[in-house]
Amino acid sequence: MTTLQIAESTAAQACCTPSGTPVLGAEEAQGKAQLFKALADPNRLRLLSIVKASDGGEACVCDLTEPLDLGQPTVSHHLKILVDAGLLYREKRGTWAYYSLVPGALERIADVLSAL
Amino acid sequence: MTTLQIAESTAAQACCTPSGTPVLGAEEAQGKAQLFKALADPNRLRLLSIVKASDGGEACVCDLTEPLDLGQPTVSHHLKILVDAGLLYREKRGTWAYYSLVPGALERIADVLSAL
DNA sequence: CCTCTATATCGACGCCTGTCAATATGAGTG
DNA sequence: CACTCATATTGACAGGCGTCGATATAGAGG
Repeated sequence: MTTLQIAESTAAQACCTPSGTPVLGAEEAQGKAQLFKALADPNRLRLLSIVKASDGGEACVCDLTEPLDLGQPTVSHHLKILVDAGLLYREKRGTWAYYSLVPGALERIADVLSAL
Repeated sequence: MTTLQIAESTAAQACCTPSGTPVLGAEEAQGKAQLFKALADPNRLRLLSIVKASDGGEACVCDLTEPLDLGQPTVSHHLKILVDAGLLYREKRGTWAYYSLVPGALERIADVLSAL
């Protein structure tokens, strides 16, 4: 389960629980914070931007290493974080791994923001 | 200048510079990442939520220490980060410091997201 | 099977950050 | 001025995170 899904499910749960305070609970805050943590790195933001602007909406690791001026293991590490957060989709075709934006993921994070 | 203002001004600058890649530049990414860093902590998200839900849209530090179960210096530290990011407004009246949401700040961050 | 290439994982290192205790600042009050 | 209370700042510590080099995995082609 991705972080984005967790953030949304805990929010839904909170809206139906009669519990204490009407403000953001500790567990929901934890999940949503992890979502923003995925965005809280300049290189990850650039990765999202490049993938979004790429032809066909997808890019492989080899296309991403050079513009960021980072080592390949580091790029793979950032991509994994974005995939785990539910922002990127990973599809392996042959030797290459293609990453694409999960449709609507960014918009859903924007919704999380306004629902604070 | 707040981080939010920096993030927006660098974005505006980027839209008019004829420079290289059409994707997110390094400095813009840096500024926007710092904005998300301010949101990438569960206690800061809860602070925003409590302030937003507070009566009159403002709360003082003494109201925020208990629900978060954190020490007063820690809460002040988080509040400072949110103020520096341009998300909270600080007004000192007498001995108390009242914090309120900067109008439209969250929405503008949502815009930053969709403009990635 | 062997090699080559693309990607992922591991281990280590340094930096950043969240937290607290202690202290400083500063406004109100007697 | 002395005292108190609310808040901010400082210094220190532990844990998390970004980065890299080295290594593992896995698919393609001879």
